[in-house]
Amino acid sequence: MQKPSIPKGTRDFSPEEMVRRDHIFDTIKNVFRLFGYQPVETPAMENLATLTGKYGEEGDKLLFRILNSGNFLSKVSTDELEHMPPAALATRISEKGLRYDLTVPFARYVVQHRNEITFPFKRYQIQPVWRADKPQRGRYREFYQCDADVIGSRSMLNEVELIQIIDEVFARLGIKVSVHVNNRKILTGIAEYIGEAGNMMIMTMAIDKLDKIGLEGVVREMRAGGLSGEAIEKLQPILTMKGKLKERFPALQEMLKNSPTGLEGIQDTMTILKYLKDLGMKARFDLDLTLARGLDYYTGAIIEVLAEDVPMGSICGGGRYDDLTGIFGMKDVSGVGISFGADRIYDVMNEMGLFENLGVASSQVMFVNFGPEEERYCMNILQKLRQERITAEIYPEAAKMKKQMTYANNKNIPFVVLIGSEEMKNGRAGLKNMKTGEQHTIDTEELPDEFKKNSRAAGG
RNA sequence: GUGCAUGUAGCUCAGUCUGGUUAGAGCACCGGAUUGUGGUUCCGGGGGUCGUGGGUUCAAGUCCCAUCUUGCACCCCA
Repeated sequence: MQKPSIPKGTRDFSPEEMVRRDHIFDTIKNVFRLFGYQPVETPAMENLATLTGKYGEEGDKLLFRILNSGNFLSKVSTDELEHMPPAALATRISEKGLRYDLTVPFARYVVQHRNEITFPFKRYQIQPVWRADKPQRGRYREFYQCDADVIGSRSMLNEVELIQIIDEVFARLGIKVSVHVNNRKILTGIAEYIGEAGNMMIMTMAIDKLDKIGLEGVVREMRAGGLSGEAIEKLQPILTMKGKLKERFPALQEMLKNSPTGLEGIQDTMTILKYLKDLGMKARFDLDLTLARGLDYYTGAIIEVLAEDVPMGSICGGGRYDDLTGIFGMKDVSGVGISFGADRIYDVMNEMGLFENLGVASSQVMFVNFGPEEERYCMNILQKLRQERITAEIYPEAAKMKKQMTYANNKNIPFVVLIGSEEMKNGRAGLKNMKTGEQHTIDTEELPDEFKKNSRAAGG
């Protein structure tokens, strides 16, 4: 028999890992709710027409496509099968795909349900997404995104709140982060300023890599992309611009004074950063002109969050998209959102050792099983304990004591109750503390109070 | 999609360079010391088609090729 396995880039999660993952999800969910966001879910698969063309050329390549059911070749001739380009053939034999992110399905959702929605609509969504990427550190083929989006409002207050959410989530999780903020409109303005408006994508993709490949690398890449030497020359001071925001913004405004779009981007960004400064952020935050982000649909603010202590790439990102719903037939609806990468956050926290004091979820007490009589007797006590919200279980068979004790020990169950025939007769129970090893007998009626007392003493 | 590594017990790894009896260790698991007491100790035990397929050789875990897995870099990204 072949060893069972799971597809490349996917993972199983053990109980220990689930406790930790749930901790992340719960933290994020609680903060989302705190800011008035409401949950929605969408299907794992979407029609391919919904997904294609939204993530750029690269994104399309990374879509998982689902083969049509039944005879998926019935409408394809042998000739087409042999000579059609693979991409064209793919659309003929597959009309569904796994979602690539949560933002595009959400845009589809908003358009489809527009009459039921009160705008501005603040929604959160925590679900897995799939990308046919080659897996490596911090990159999986199935991973969870935790998204919060506001749709139907152009106010920069939304950007401010989303960054506050970021700040609060990472503070609660105990990760030190830096929040990088930029604006596509500023990038557009810069492209216009250096006389390369048509090459904006090449320019932004190149400068996005500044911290990775250095200034020379960026210059090389832009030159290869067809930007003029003059333009590159003109761009350099902007890339290396340092100093306080108070100095950088006026300098930028002066440079982009002929670009209404650029000036608008600067104004928006100033508004956001001013708010954040007044509100007092726990995380470091800054204008980062080298931040570009790849997703095609961003038009305004762009946000990216990096862990300060662990190199992991972006653990949260987002931005404003002015016309994502337009593609689905609903014009002039602006949205802005962020997305937490739960799996990367997990990896960061794991490397930082932040999970160590997170116990494994398990029962607070286990009853030893001595046989049919005792079993029946204990089941009644168990029921009473559970009614008092005390997590409790009985070992399901009358196995050897050693085996039952080992089970309790391995599951980190703090208390074991022993009720044999003697105890049954006089309504008593042996109560053993697994940490200290000490044991005494008490009346079975006292058990609920005993555990409530102990759970308080244990701090939770 | 491109390049480079990697794979030996449930887990972490040694053995591969330099082919040569029956492939090892630690941890985990099971049993016993201890018939109503786990976590410490001692004793014993089960476990492996050496990722898979092919090739070279008298002989392959070891060398060669292919393939898959996992990881790293690029591309891109959470």
